[in-house]
Amino acid sequence: MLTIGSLARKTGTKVQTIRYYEQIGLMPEPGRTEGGQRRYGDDELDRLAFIRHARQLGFSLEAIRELLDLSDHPHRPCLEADAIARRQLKQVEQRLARLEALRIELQRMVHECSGGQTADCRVLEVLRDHSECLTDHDEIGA
Amino acid sequence: MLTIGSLARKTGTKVQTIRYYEQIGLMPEPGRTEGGQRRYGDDELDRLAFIRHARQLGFSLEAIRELLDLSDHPHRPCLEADAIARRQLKQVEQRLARLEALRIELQRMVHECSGGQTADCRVLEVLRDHSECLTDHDEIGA
DNA sequence: GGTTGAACCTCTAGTAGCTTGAGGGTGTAA
DNA sequence: TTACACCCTCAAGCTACTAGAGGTTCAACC
Repeated sequence: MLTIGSLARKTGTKVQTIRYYEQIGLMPEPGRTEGGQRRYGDDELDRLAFIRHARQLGFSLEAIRELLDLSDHPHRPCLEADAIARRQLKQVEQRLARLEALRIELQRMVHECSGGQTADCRVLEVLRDHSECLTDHDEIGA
Repeated sequence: MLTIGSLARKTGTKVQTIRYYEQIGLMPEPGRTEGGQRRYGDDELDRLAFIRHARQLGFSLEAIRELLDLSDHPHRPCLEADAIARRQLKQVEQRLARLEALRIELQRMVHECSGGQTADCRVLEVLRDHSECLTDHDEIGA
């Protein structure tokens, strides 16, 4: 039986995050000691590891909820899980492309900075003049 | 004189976002009509364009606040602006590296999906088994 | 058995960067 | 004058946590 603290250490999660996952129904309510402290078994450890791994891959909590649901029903077709993963892959690829464009623009800004006064600063100038911008209009929340 | 709506259209911003920027002091309080509606001039247009461009490049609102401040003082040395841009570039490069690792892992998951039942689903299996994971433990909030 | 101290508990509020909604007022063209 | 698109404020909601206050429990040591 694991305390919440050791479960946290084993999975690289913060204690509060585990309680948060329980609160939003992603983790089940665990057993408790007489004094009211949570105690976890291996099932919960696996489930939390699954969640954390999926989070590291950038899946949203909602996507993870779906994936866990699929994982609980081993005889359903796996098309859905595949679709979720493909969606995620597409998002990652889009983010990569945008970040790459940003990197190029930032690098250009930085390389051209002459180190003089802000009046001549290339960084500020580029930000001021959108016409030199390589990126599209829509990308912000990356 | 621009209404808030036309300013929004010109800069690709939402009306509410402009009011939000005003609320947190990033945009100045504009003039108003007798009826209390906001009216903007070219200075505000430039400032908002600057903000949006910087946001597209991934700068935080706090960083933008600093950049705007520097931009308002043309005779100060531009080292600070340069430092902010370099910091941003570094972050972008780190994110790129992590996203690339994620892309590889996701692609592997998706390519190995056989399209059968969830019991044999490669996507779920990979998520379950962290030992095959290529990524480090720390990355989540990307 | 008593005492310590780390780890646990609940609850509330805060973070970034907006977005949405309710409920109502304004500006302009026909 | 009437229609209606646009504007106003204020409050709450979003994701995915994180931090803190104020109090309780567990396990080890003496």
